[in-house]
This record gives sequence, C-alpha cells and structure tokens, in this order.
Amino acid sequence: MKQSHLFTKTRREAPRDELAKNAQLLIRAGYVHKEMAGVYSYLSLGALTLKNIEDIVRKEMNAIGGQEIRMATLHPSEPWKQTGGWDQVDVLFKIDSRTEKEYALGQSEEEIVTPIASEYAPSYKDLPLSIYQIGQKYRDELRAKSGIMRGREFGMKDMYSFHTTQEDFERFYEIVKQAYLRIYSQCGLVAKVTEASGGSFSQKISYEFMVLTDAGEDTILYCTECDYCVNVEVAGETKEGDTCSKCGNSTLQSGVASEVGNVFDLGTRYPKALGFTYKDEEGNEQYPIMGCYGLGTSRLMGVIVEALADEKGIVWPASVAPFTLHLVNAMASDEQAVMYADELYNLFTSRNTAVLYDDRDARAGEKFADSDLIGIPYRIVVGKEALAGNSLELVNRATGEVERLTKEELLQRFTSQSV
RNA sequence: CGGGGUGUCGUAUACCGGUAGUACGUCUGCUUUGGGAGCAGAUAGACGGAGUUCAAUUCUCCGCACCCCGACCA
Repeated sequence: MKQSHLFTKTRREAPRDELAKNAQLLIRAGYVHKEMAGVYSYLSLGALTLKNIEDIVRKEMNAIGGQEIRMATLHPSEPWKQTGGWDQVDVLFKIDSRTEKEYALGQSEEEIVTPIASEYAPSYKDLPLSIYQIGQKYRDELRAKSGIMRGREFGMKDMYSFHTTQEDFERFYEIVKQAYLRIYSQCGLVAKVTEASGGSFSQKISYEFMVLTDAGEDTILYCTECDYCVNVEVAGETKEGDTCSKCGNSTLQSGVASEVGNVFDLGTRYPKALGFTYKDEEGNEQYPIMGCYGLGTSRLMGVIVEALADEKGIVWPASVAPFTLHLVNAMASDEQAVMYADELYNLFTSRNTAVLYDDRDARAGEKFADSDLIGIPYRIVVGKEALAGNSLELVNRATGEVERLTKEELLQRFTSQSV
C-alpha cells in the first residue's frame, strides 16, 4: 500500500487522557480510534494487525481440530435465564427491546454454543467436539482501563470442547495449552501458565496464560528456573523469595502480568442447565464434560505493544505487523529516486510481499519518525547510495541494526523468488 | 460502585472575573528535501445547564464525558 493512499495519519502527541502506552501509541500511529471509554475502532493498520493475530490463532486452533463457526453476539435471554447467568453475570449487557423482548450481548458464548453442540452431537460417536469462533465480546465493565487491554467491547477467540470423560478433557487441555504457547511465541511474547481460581461458576481449577508487563492487572509468582507460576490470588502462604516448590532449584519472583488467555473446566454445568445429553455405548443419556478456552485477540495486540514498544514507537514482530516492509523514499523530490522506489515497490508487491511504501512528498525526517512510530519490522530506505551504487539501507526496527544490501539481495530475502 | 482528578480551535497547551494567545495540524503561496525544515498569509476553540456578578471560559452547584487508585473481573 502506498502511504499517500493510507487515509490515516500519524500524530505527534497522544490525547492527554490516554495514559496507557498501548493506547497512546496506537492512536498516535493511527491504528485505532477511540469511540468511548473501553471501545475502540480498528483502522487500516489496526485492522491488518488484528487480522494477523487472528490468523495465527485460527491456524493453531484448526491444527488441533477446532472447527471455526461464527456465533450470534445478540443473544436471546432464555438460555441466560436457564443457566442463571442473566442474574449472576454482572458484566452481562442486557438490552430491552421495544417489543418487550429482552436480549443479551455475548460476553461469552456457553449459552449459545451448548445448544448448537447438543443439536449435532447426540451420540458418544460425535465426541469429543471442539468449536471456536473469533469475534466481538461485550462486557459491562464498571471501569474500562488500560487502553485496548480492558474494554467493554473487545476481540476474543473462544473455543468450547465437549468430552465423554474427564480424562479426555484433560488430554485435550494439554493440547490446547501447547497451541496457546505457540500462539504467544509467534506474537513475540513469553507466556507463563498459572493455576488460578476457578471463578464464580467453576469450583474446579482453571489455568491462566500470563505475560509479564507493567500494564497487567494481575500479580504472579514465578520460578526463575522452571515453568512454575502461580497467581498471588491463589498462592496462599507462598511469597516472593520462597524456594520453588516444583523444581527446588530456585526462588520465586513476583511480577505484574496481563492475562492473555485462560482455560476453564466447566464440568457438566452448562450441558445440565441447557439439556445437552448424548447417548453412550449402552444407550444411556450422559452429560458431556465441557471445557472453554478464551484468548483475547485485541488484548493480545495491546500486550504486544506494551511489551515490545520503545521510546520511538511500536515494534511489531514480523508475524503480526500490518506490513512486512516499510519502503521509504528519503528523496521525495528526486525524480530518479521516485522511479527507483516505485520500481522496488512494484517488484515486492508483484511477489506478494506486504509493503507500506512511503511515497509522500515529505521530508525524510518526518518519514523516519513515522516509520519508527508505526513499527513495521524492516525499513528499506531509498537514498543517494541506492541511486549511485545499488545499495539500499535495511533497518531493523527492533534492534536498530542497519545493513546495506543490493536490490537483488533484498528481493531474495523478502520474497520467495529472486529477480 | 467508592475515592481522587481533568474538561479551552482537529491535537497538545497558555493566560485570565473585563477583546482567549501559542505550537502542531489543515488551507494558499514561495523556498527546502537523510531525522518531525523555513518564511508569509489564512482557518478553527471555552462539555451542557443553573447560580453569583455590571460582567463568568475563569467562582459555586448539578449533570455529562474522560483518566487514575480501589473494588470487580468466565
């Protein structure tokens, strides 16, 4: 995409009332537009980035057998009343209609997915079954905060699985856990798995996936040697400096983290409340064991910004960046440079490399500042050297490292074919 | 929801109980073109309502919005 065509513009300053780093940078760079507290629209760059995150999640969920669906977000009130959620879930948005019918906005989808699964899984032969979707969630938070990290409307992947036995659920949980860890790793993050409290609807243990960041809402204790990690909410007497109870080799450290995913063992609660039974081998009606697996896609985007950004702006890992390359023509008034950069842009785009091409008639300094702010992993600069000696500057956004490469070397490196 | 704070051109800010100023942006013209460049001109603003006052953007109250701390958090 040519940057002269990109309808958003960068800003020098963040709005005074946005203190969260993720919101400041995402707004300044034109990724998001705030509608109200806790509700953001995702603009060109933001939508591309969020889609990349979603695609990583989608690929991993498909790989473990999840089937993607798209559930309604406007819910009938009946299943919510059947499960008790209508009165017990305080963050549930409830809507009155002029027809006097009541609706809910989906804050989670157990009430919707369970009847769907029930319709298509009447037999043990149909289980296990895992269904997921990626879409908007609505929660009537008393206090939205931290930019896009805790909103009233947000993006989430939610998967639900149904099993004939507890053992099968636990087998599947391990598979999901590994997939989640792969997802975070592809997003440039290191996630820790904690045991946490089960929340109001589940007495069973649940797991949270936490990424260390000052912008987080939770405090965790983690081992510096092994993968032991626990949320302080459930840590009991355990405290910082204690010897790790798992490996015994190191002491526990305390840190602030953001929850970027969770897993709940829901047992048979929802199947029971909503009448989902299947027939087992003997023809007896059984309730399936249900698990749910949340992963906040928009929060993940915010956490990536928080964790990787520097004083100049956003730094995206290549896998989630809106573009692979930022092609900057540093000599906008030079006809030769324009032709050279145009040609380079066409070469990359014709080879399906995602390039943002700063073709604007602006000074190089402004372009570099914008490029740093937007945070595309690699910047290619067309300048004097490019015209004179066929050497282009390749700047790594994360490290600042500069390489000088020929056009052919760049094409080789960032496209699947050479010239 | 409890507590605290903030509302001034599109954005960031200044001042002030008496004609609201600056920077960035935007528009026009000229110059400039490797780190947010320069000159000249233009554009555009006091969250809403009530009260105090000769006079309110400024003080008081109510409302609304937003931010922060806490609580909450499938």
